[in-house]
Parts: sequence; C-alpha cells; structure tokens
Amino acid sequence: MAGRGCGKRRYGETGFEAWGGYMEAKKSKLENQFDNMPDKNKEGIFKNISIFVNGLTEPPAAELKQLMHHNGGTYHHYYRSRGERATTHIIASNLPHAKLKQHQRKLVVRPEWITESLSAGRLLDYRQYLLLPPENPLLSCMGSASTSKAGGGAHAPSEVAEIGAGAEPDYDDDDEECESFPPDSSSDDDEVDQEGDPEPIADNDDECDDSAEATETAGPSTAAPSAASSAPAPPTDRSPVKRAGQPNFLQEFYQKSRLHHISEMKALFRDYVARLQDAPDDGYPERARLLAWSRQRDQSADQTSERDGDDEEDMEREPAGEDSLTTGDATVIAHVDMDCFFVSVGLRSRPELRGRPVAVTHSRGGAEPAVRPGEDRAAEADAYRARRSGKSAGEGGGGSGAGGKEPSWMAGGLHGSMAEIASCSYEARAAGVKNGMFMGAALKLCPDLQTIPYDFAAYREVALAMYDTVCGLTRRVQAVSCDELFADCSELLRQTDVSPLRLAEYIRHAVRRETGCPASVGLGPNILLARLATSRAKPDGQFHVPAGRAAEFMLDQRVRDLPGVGRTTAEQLHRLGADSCRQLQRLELAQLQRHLGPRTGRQLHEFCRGIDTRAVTPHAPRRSVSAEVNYGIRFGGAAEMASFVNELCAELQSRMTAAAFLADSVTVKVMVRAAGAPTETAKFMGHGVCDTLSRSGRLATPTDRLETLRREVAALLAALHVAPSEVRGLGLQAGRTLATAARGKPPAAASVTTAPPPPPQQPAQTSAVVYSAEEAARLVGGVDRPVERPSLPPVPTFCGTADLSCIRRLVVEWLGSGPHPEREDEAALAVYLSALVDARLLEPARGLLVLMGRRLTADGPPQWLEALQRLTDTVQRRVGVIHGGTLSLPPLPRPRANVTTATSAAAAVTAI
DNA sequence: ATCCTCCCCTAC
DNA sequence: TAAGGTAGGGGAGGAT
Ligand SMILES: Nc1ccn([C@H]2C[C@H](O)[C@@H](COP(=O)(O)OP(=O)(O)OP(=O)(O)O)O2)c(=O)n1
Ligand SMILES: [Mg+2]
Ligand SMILES: [Mg+2]
Repeated sequence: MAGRGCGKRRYGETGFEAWGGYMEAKKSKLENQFDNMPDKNKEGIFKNISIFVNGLTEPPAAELKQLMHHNGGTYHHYYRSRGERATTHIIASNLPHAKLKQHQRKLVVRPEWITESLSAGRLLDYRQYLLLPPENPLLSCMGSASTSKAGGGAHAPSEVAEIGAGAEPDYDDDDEECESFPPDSSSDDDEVDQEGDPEPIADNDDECDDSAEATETAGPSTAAPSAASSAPAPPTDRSPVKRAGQPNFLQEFYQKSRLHHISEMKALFRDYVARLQDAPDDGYPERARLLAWSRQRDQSADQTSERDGDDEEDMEREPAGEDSLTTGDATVIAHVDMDCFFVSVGLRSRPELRGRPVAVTHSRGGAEPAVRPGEDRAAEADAYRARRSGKSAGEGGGGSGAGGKEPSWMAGGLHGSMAEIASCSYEARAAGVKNGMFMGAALKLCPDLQTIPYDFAAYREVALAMYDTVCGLTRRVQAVSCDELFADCSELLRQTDVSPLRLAEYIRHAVRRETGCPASVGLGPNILLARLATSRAKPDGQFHVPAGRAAEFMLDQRVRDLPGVGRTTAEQLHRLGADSCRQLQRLELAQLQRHLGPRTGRQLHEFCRGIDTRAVTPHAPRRSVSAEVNYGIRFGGAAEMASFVNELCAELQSRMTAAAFLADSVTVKVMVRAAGAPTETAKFMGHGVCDTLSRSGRLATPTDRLETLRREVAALLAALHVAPSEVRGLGLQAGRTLATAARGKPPAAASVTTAPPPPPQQPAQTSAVVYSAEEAARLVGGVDRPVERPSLPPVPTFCGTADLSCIRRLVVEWLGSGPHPEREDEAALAVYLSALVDARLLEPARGLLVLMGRRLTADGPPQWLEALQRLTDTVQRRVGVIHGGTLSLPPLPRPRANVTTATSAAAAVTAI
C-alpha cells in the first residue's frame, strides 16, 4: 500500500503507470516533492536540462537533485531514453566498463559540470566535462589487435542502440566494487580457537638466526627490472613522505610487503615442486628415516603398553578399529601446515617469548600514531560499511535480515596502529587476536601482546626445509603456500607399511627436526577432509579422518570453514539457513545452484557431504603474471602516474621474463577513491575505501616485450579515465590463454595430477537432470529469437524505461522493498512481462523470472514466493496461448505446497 | 552453447 | 605512520 499512483500522468509514455506501489511511492516522494517546492526558478540555469545520476558521486545524488530543482532543472530517478521528457544527461564519477557500453557516451558527464556551472553562474559547456572521451580514438592507436574485440567492439561507437543506466541513485551498489580493507583476517570471524599448550620440544639449533632486525633499505633490489628503458620519471617529489614515484619506492615497498613475499614464495614452491616431477630419482631419503623412527616407536610402545599413542588426544582413531586397514588401496591425502608460521620462525631466536602472546608486524609498539589532518577513521569505517551493506541489498526477499559480522580487524573501531598482524601465536589467539588484524584492534583485545619484526629470508629457508622434508617422502605434492602443502600419501603408505597416523607424526617430527618449528598434519581420503582435519589438529598435532568417518565428521563443520567459503558466501548461505554442513546438506542442489551459480552450487553440495574429487596436482601451468601496488599511491598529476605505470610495466616484464611467460592479453586495474570516502585514509598511505575498475585488451602476438606492454597499458589506462589525484592503487596483469585441452565440463585442464579422482565415500551421485531444464530453456529462447521481424510491436517499457538491465535493477530493489509485495507493483510487473511475451521477447521475460527466483529464499516471507509463482503462471499461460509451449524455468523454492514440480524435465519445450 | 569482459571472491 | 600482493575459480550479462 504505498502511495497511490493516482493522478500522475506525467510519465505517460509507457502505459504502465500502474506501477504504483513501491516504485510510485519512491517517485512521488523523491521527485514530486519538488513540484510543490520553492522551485520557482523555472528560469534557472539548468532550464531544459534533466539529469540522471548513476552511482556514487561527489556531491552525492541527493545534493545534485536539490541543485537541479533549485535552478530550473529536472532530476530523474531513472534514466529515460525517449519521449518528450527524456533524460538529457547522465551524471557519473565512475562508470564500470560493463555498463559504459550501454550508455550513450556523449551524455555521460561528471558532476563537476553541475557544481562549476553554478559557481560560474551560467551553464557551462558540458562537453568539457564528459566522463568519456568524445570518441574512442585512443584505442585505435594501440599497436595491437586489441581494439578489434575489446574496446568499442562490434557496435558502432557513435550511438549504441540502447541506453541503460544501470541503477538508481539510492543505494549505491551500481558502481563498482571496492572492498578496501584487508582481505580479512585469515581465520576470519569465527571465534577463538583453543589456546595453545603448544611449544613442545625446545631443541632448536637456529640456523638462520635473525639478529637482523635493522633491515635497512636494501640496495638495488631483489628482482630488479631488467634495466632497459627506465622511465625518465620526472620526480615531482614535493611531499616529504615516500610514495609511488619516489626513487626507490617500488623496490622498498615490495621488500617490506609481506603479501608480496608470501605470493612470491608460493610461486617459488609451485615451481620447485613442478621441477621435482622431472628430477632424477633420489630414492626418497626420508623414507628410511621414517621406517627407523617408526620401528623405534613400536618398541617403546611395546614397553609401555598400548600400541601407539592413539587415543591419547586423537579422535582420529576409528572406534571400529580399522586403523591400519585404511592402508589398503584407499587414498590418503596429507595436509601439512606450519603453526603460526611467521611467529614460530621468529621465536626460534627469542625463546624468552615462548608461551606469551606474540605477533609479527611492522608496528613497533610505541605511542599512538598522531592523527593526520583530513583523516577520519570513523567516516572511513562508515563508508566501508555502507559500501558493503549496499552489496547485499535486495537479497532475501525483505525477510531474513541479519547483516553479517564485521571482519575482525574492525574490532573496536579503527583505533591505534593500523599496521597489520601477519601472524600471531596461539596465546594471542586465545585473547581473540587473529592473523590480518590491525595492531590497534589487537592491543585492545590483548594489551600484553608482544611484537617481533619480519624476517623474510628466514621464512624462505624454513619453508624450503619443510618442502624438502615432505618431498623426501613423496613427490606427489601440491604447493599451497609457503607454509602449507598437500601430499598424496596413498602410494607411500602402501609401500612402507606404516599407519597413516604414524606417518603424520613422523612428518611433524621431521619438520620440527629440520626447522625447529612446529607443524600440524591433517589426514583424509581427499583434499577437503585433509584440510579440515588439519584445523582439528592444530596447534602442534595431527588428526585423521578416515573415509568411514567422513560423513559424521562433516555434520558439525561450519560452512565458513569449507574451502572457498568466505565471508560473503557464508552470509549468503546463512540467508538460506545453512550455518553448518548438516544444515547445508538439507538444501537441494537446484536451490544452491540458483543462488550461487551452477559450479559453486554443485561444489558446496558435494563439499558439505565430504565429497571432493580434486586430485593432488603437482604442476599446473601458469595462466597469468601480475604486479600491483595499492599502497603509497598518491599522484600529483598525469605525468607522475604515467611514470609510475612505466615502472610497474618494467617490473611486470621482468617477472614475465623470469617465468618465461608470453602474454596474449593485458589488464590494467585501478583503485579509485570512492565518492564520499575521506581523502586521507585511515591507514597511512593506504588505499582507503575505493572503487576498482579494470580494462583488458588482447595482444596480437604473445609477447613479453616491454614496449608493447607499455603501449597497451597506457592505452588501457587512458580508457579508464581516472583522475590521477584520486587513484589509490594500480595493477597490471599479463594473461595467456592456454591451449584449450577439452575445457568446459571438467574444471581442470591439462595438468599433472597424482591420482585419478579419488571416489570418496558416498555413491557418486550422477546429476544428469540438473541442467535439463536450463538447456531446454535456451532452446525456447532460440526458437523464439526471430531476428527478422517485419513489424514488431513496440518494445515494452517498464517504469519509464525499456532498458533491461535498468529494469532488472528495479526489480531487484523491489524484492528488497518490504516484507511483502504491493499488489500494484506485482500487477505492473505482470503487465510488463506479458508485453514482453507479446513482443516475443521470451528470453528477457524468462531472465526476469529467473532473477527473481534467485534472489528469493524459501524461508523468507512466503508472500514474495507466491507473487513470483503468480507471475510465473501468468507468463506461462500467455506463452502457451500465444506461442504454444512453456518457458522452462528452474524450480522455485516452494513455501509449502508443491506446485512447481511440473517444471522439471519433460515440460521443457513443446514448442510450436 | 560458448566465448568474452569485467568484475567478485577466496586463500595464503 | 606503514609497506593493503597475487593467482585462480567462477558468475553475470552481453555478443556471436
Ligand atoms: N592475513 C594473513 C594470513 C597469513 N599471513 C602469512 C603469515 C602466516 O604465518 C603465514 C601462513 O598463514 P596461515 O594461514 O597458515 O597462518 P599461520 O601459519 O600464521 O597460523 P596457523 O597455525 O593457523 O596455520 O602467512 C599473512 O601475512 N597475512
Ligand atoms: Mg600455518
Ligand atoms: Mg597456511
């Protein structure tokens, strides 16, 4: 029952003004209020100008609206492509490429046009404020073939048929993502784990001590760019702080960036393991030690009593006593992961800190950092939260709210040091500290927290020792990170007659012996279970989940702990009522796929049952090489930015050469300060809350030539049209399309795997029926796609626009507009859908129904599902009458009564 | 159906 | 102060 859509005929072009409930209320509230308002300025400078605001702008949409109305202009909440009252200009600060294509480029203007016109007291030439270049000649000057497909593409650059402003000004969303703060603490938002009783043996013979504390600004560099044409770099360095563009910025940054180091090491160990595959046989030297050690354990066990320290702390042991049985021909995967890796390495030379809460971080304790002018931590936190909540808006049918938890690093607001903690000891974790957390937040939780500096060289040596140790037992190893790997031990166990658990203990023993650092080991019949077992094993332990116990083991796992399920996915699943795997198992495959996509849905369906068919993969060919910096980026002008990009190109090129990598595509990524975000970031020289934009182009020939890269990158960057002063991050990525070795269904392409997909427990359910409906749907679409339409009926419009992406947005917002749909809205939508059917636009109609189905949850208010059911029925009836047959749709969640079943397989087409 | 681009998410 | 990188899976939506 929102506002009556009574008398307004003002947008009468459409004939669908019945759209009265939610949308109408919005219109009248937001727009019409000004009709009766002090806008006597019918003769203001914006006379005959009407704007639509797309995305976040500065000043914000609400303010622009005021400015327009008080100066004779009109503000449209939706883009109107035609009619007497068509929108004359689109106002935007950033437009994602995907949406750009749909706009008439000549109409997209920066908000400064409005503000500066007002300042000038007259209407300035909007062409001086175009967001996009008048033409797109930039692309054609690229020496590559990129333009052909990428840029303007197949369609005329002049006027693309449609226009679609993708959004409505209210909840931002429309503009691109950002995400700004740290990726999230590693452990994430779960809670504290157990505390550690860790620290076992103390026998450590530090090899690579780290007295080195005062790491000074190392000399030249580590992987210095290959000289070549070093950019002239006109150092405009005015600012005393170091930032991008300063002489040694890039090298210094990378030298101190932990994330850079762990990424680099990951690549290093991938390569290491890959090379090992072809190395001559070394006889697995570690195996002899394993056998000797195991024998010794047997003896000492005999003397004591039990066979092995099995049930001590391990639930890994199956009560059914099939312990050693598992050795048969079963697959056993081991997952090895160092305990609080960076901390453990640091503690080797700081025994006095053992048993205390310790963190590795750049922060040196000390006084609270002074507040910098322009910095506003609270505002930045708000901007971040606003951004994030905008993203999930419209989901869940207005019902199940419950915004997710905030990342742990925000704990207690943004106070104190913004230095991140790379790793913290288990004593610190007991207080709630997590990896990735800001020091300021951590100190609030744990005032006694001790800090130690990084020692990247030592991490590398320890990691290498760990890899060597495991690879001395088997080469069937997959590198996960510098402190973590998977090893397929099936063959090893078969050949050595050692129990899985004994092997795990030995691995831990050997790693400790070689490194002085504790590792934990998880064992399972597949990668998934091995990984989950490790979290049960930590710290400093081992845990085995045999195939026979997998089902029960999974039940109480949290979905958030499944690999691939992060904060966002966990929130989506929460909305579907699944926090545990037990609950997740109750969701139907089709429902998961509807909400999360076909592949993600399928994987979750399998993972929550303990099913994982991935094989340990020692070597997979690299598909991309990239270099990016999102810290310390503050450009004084275009020249500075260009110069830095050249530097980054050289860095990228150097990495490509080192990896013998030839690229056939290049992507430029830019982080731009989000409208509304403080200019000065909470974290010193950080990127703050940003929008991220990217643009990619193809290269004519696979190459690693610096000049080619530079030219392409410069063109792509120009095409992004970012103001240099607003840029907060820059990244370059080189990509290569691998020889298509039967892609499509099986996710993996050609890579060296270790074993055939281990069929875990549970009969591998065959899923033939899943896609049938969808496939059929496409058939319908094809049948109906008559490109040749003699005299087609007018393209239906809805809410004043014919632009489908705009309409999709409106519909999504509508779904989140309240506990139940307004009848007027539903009726208007029904009219529109019917018009689509009449116009033979079945795909768009079906698309809208699918979209709605995807956003609604079964547990939400049933009214929405019922409305969707009615809309679906309406469309189906009409399709049947007019075209014959039925649209094929994925099954809806049924609130109660089961009516939808008919849609399954058979009902598909029946087309005429 | 399949490809492509531009993201989004995840993990360390 | 602070050093917020990097690679890969995958989805949405459009083009073909
Ligand atoms: N947000 C993060 C997460 C991890 N790391 C680095 C430091 C860690 O020591 C190392 C390994 O990451 P893990 O996830 O394995 O975490 P830890 O080894 O520190 O602890 P755990 O015992 O949980 O494995 O990667 C980091 O710099 N920043
Ligand atoms: Mg670890
Ligand atoms: Mg790890």
